[in-house]
Amino acid sequence: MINKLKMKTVFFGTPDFAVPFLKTLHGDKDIEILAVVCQPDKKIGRKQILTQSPVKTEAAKLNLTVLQPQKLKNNPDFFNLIKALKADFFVVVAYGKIIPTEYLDIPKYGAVNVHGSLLPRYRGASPIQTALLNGDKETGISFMKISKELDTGDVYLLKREAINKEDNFTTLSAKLAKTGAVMLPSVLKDIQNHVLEPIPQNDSKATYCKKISKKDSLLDAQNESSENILNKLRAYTPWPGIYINFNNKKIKIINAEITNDKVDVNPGNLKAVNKNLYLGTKNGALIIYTIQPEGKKVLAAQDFINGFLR
RNA sequence: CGCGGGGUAGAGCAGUGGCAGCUCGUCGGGCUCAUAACCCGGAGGUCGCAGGUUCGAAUCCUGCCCCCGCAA
Repeated sequence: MINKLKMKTVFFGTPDFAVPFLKTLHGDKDIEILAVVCQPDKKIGRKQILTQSPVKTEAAKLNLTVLQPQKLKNNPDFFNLIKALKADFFVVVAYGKIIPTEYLDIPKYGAVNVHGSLLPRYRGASPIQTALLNGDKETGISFMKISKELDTGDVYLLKREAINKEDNFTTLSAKLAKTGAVMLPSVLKDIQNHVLEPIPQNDSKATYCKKISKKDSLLDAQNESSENILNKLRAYTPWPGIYINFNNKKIKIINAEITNDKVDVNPGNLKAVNKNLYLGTKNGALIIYTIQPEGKKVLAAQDFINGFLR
């Protein structure tokens, strides 16, 4: 029979990546969003201003109920609140915390997670960055049923996405989010109608990725290859960025490319040649286009040469 | 009151009590087959704002505004 009732969902998500998914869910006539759950507002930035997450901002714009529990586990009030909504689906996109097991049985058709890799590849916290870091030519989006252990759930659907040379974290995650978001409503419907069946992952082929930390952003330029540094630049832009030490100051590299120019520059050093700025690496050099010294604004390479390399 | 760096010519920087400088750009001229190269010359700054100290302040003191790095 045709179900005239709307599919009732609760959306869990926090950062920019989750926003397109929220939008397409909201835009679908057959889907009703009962509530949006995201991380509590955090103090952010130099002045420690309390800032709300992108998902919260979007949800407010769409006039949706926003819930921001400090924790899910051992929080009976919140558990009962969510349970009382009688949702058909939970949709979890980069929520930021693990959904405790007891929540997973609440929705009629289960909790669906969107993961930014082709599972079982890159289970864990930084799938998109890790694909870039490894210089992969392809990655994708996985729709899976959430299970007890992180990113091990049965997979409903994989969608491949090419990685271009120019892609960095910002562009790639936007592409993946867009692709996934467009598919999301039909994926939910297909799950509900048993068109899509969950398929267990091949655990023996699983790979894992770590949470990225600030420490990852300091380059050891003299011992790293140009390719490796460039992949880091792509993966760690805009956060946490990559930097080198120069005159006891951190210098962030904002934009660079591998060069075949024959340049005489020592590994780990910056040097200006013919109005170009080069960073020596283990196996060659990168040409640097934009750079930011600690405490300064972002500078074009030429400006940096004028002021700092004299 | 989280920690820290900074605001000087169009751009990037130096200058910590005594005539405001460097590199790039820009303008004019020269060299060149030619040039982002090279040579010669010029223009362009109330040194973030306000007050104070001083014979004299970009520089020292006080208040304010703005930008940025870290941490979260």
